Amino acid sequence: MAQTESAEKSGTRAEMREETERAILDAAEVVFAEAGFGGATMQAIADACGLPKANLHYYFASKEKLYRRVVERIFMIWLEAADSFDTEAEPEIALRRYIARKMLLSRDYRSGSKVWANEVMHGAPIIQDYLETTLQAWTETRVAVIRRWIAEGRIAAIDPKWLLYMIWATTQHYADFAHQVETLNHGPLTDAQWQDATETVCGIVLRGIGLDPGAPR
Amino acid sequence: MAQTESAEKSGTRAEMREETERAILDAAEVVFAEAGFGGATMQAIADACGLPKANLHYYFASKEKLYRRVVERIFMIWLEAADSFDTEAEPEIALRRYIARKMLLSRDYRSGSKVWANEVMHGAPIIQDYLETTLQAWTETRVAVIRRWIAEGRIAAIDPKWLLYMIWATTQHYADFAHQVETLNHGPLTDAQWQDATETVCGIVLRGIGLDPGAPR
DNA sequence: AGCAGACCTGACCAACCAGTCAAGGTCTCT
DNA sequence: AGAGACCTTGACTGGTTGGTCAGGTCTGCT
Repeated sequence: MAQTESAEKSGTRAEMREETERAILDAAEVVFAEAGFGGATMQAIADACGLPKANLHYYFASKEKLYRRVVERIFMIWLEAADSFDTEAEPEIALRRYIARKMLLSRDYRSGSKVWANEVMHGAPIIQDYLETTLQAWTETRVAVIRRWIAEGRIAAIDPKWLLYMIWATTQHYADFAHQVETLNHGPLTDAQWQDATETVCGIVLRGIGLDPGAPR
Repeated sequence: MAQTESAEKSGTRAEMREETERAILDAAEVVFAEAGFGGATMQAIADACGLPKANLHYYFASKEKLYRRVVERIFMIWLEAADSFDTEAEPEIALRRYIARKMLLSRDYRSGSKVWANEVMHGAPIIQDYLETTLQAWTETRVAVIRRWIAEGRIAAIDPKWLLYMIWATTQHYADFAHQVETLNHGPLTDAQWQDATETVCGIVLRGIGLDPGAPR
């Protein structure tokens, strides 16, 4: 009978498998984000991607393994974006680009950000090793760069950690606390508001550490 | 014999009741913060305050009612702190005091902050009305004050909402993401670090909106 | 002392959940 | 065409959870 009723056209066996796994991961990400690990049920995830529950267990051995994959995927996306913090560029450019990139992530990967926040908030039982290795390493290189800027007298003398936390916190707020933001805003942020918020965050951060934000955009 | 083996000396009936309720709420706050609503179990809360599970249901009819009380208590504490944003004071003073107060909250009420973050992140199913009434009203008065400062040319022209979000996000980060902060810091923040972080946040925010942060402290 | 009502709790239950399984369907390769 | 691997799924299960309840204990009052 033609093909599976999935909206995707059937490809090779491996392609089909990958597609199904991605569909499950997408659904799981949303459900985990909305309900947390404990509150999420395999049935809810199954419903969200229109598959029988037993089928989920064919692709992912357990709820925890599925969750781990979801978190790992988020972390990879975050890492990729983190590379936009160019250690070679001028401070204004590097910080501006990084903040803008993180704001985009908050807009486009809201669920993912929430899952990550949830995980860390609950003590990172699954991804503690990532915090201690990859994230630690990434942070250290950036801290070193910021220290260099300070030594060169280009920015104010502050502990780079507090600056990084401020950027992480502020940008992720727009994803993790989206519900609160949208309630106070009487609706989702418009494109113009996203742009304005991004520009304002860049402006406060740059001016805040003694840089000239320069012309917006 | 003497009295109940609780560490508290027995008082009147009403006092005893209040004390027990508070003990349950304290334990529940920690458990809800660590596991989320779905992941928390009444048994875990009971264990955390050394009471039989059935006893919890004597004081709080259901898990949801207990959770609601926990969240309401947090919100009250937050509201109280929010009053330190003195609408009459100079911008430097008002903002400095508010940021410092919120940093203290993050240090002293970590679990509470996490519960609140969890609740909002999951779409605020329990406290949506607070967001729409009390929080909305509080925010509007502060936005008005900040707008006045802008009109008077005292601070840079920015949308006050983004500034408030930045302050909320940054200060709460030290509670909600405490695990990540402490992992990167190889241990809890020292008193000196808390002070330095607070000062840095104040400095960046104030300078960021065109104010002179003045002398630390 | 004695009693009424507040307080406490072990044992229990119905609902729900992650995970299993066996039986049947489908695809690919020869 | 046929074999065998791969995929799908309804029905089931063992364990856990929120919540109940009957019967007990304690407290304050007369």
